[in-house]
Amino acid sequence: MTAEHAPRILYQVKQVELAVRGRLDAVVRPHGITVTQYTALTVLEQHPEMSSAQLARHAFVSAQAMEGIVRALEGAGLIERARDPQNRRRMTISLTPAGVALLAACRDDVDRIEGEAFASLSAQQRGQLGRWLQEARRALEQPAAPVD
Amino acid sequence: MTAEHAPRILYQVKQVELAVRGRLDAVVRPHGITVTQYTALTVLEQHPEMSSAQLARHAFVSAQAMEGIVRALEGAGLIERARDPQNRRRMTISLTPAGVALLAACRDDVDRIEGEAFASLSAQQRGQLGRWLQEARRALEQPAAPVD
DNA sequence: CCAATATCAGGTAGACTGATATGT
DNA sequence: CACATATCAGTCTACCTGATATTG
Repeated sequence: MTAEHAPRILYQVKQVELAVRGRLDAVVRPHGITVTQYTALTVLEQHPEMSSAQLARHAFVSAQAMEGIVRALEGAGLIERARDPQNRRRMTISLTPAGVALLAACRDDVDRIEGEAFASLSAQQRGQLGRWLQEARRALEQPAAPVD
Repeated sequence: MTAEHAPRILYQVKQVELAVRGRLDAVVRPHGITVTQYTALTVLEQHPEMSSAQLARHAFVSAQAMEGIVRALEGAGLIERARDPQNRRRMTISLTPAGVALLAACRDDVDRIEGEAFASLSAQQRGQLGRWLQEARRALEQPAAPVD
C-alpha cells in the first residue's frame, strides 16, 4: 500500500558494480588500461579465440564499440588478431604474453578486492552467490519471448 | 596447479550488469533518459534530499561528473534543486512530479527484467542474494585500512 | 586560511547510428 | 542477393583533471 519501493536486486547489482569500478580502476590504470579494456581481457581469458563481433555480443554492445576497445588493446600489444583460416572474414583474438602477464600482475589486487567485498561469506555461500549470478546472466542472455 | 582461473564473483557481477544495461536502455531510452541518469533517479528515490556532491560520492565518481548528470535531469524537469537553508552552499535535490511519474512508468518493465533474471530463485533466495550484495557494497564503501 | 560545494573549461573513453568493403 | 564481419566517420554521454567562486 505504501509506496515504499524496496530496492531491487538489480539496483543492488548496479551499486556493487559502481563500488567496484573505482577500486578496479586504481588497480588497472597504473598498467595503462581502462576498466572496460581490462574486462574485455578477462572475457578473452575465459573464452579464448573469440572474434571482435562475438566479444561485442557477449558484452551487449555494438560491433563498432567493441572494435574501438579491441583496437586499443591490440595497439598496446596485449592481444593479437589473426584471420581465421576457416572463415576468412573472421579475426580470432588471442592474448599475447604481455596480455597474460598484465592479467597475472592484476590478479592479487583484484582477489583482494573480491575478498573484501565478500569477507563475511563462507566459501559455500560464495559458490552459491556466483552460481545465482551466472544463472541471472544466462537468463538475460536469451532474448525474452516476444510479447507481441 | 593448472592455471584454470575460475571466474571471480566480481566477474559475474560485471557480466550481469552488462546484460542488464542493454535491457534497461531499451526501457528508459523511450522516456528520453540514459541508464546512468535513470540510476541517479533511483538513488534519489532511495535517498531523498541528497546534494550533487553526496550523489557523486555515493556513485564513486567525481563531483564534476555527477554535476553533468544532475544538470541534464534538471533540464529535463525530472528533478529540482533548492538551496539548503542550513548550509547555503548545498543544493538539495528532489524528484519533481515528472521524475516520480517517469520512475513509475518504468517500474513494471524493470520488474519484468528482474523477474526474468532471477526466475529460478525463491523469494527467500532473492532476499538472501539482495542482502549479500548490499553487504558487499557496504564492505567496499568504507576505505580499506591503509596497508601503509 | 582551509574544507566542502558548485560550476566552468578542456580532454579522453566508450557508446551509438550510418555507411562501406569483403567474404560465406 | 542476403548475411556476417570488420572498419571508417560523426556524434553524444560520461567520466577525468584543473581552475574558480562562494560559503562554513
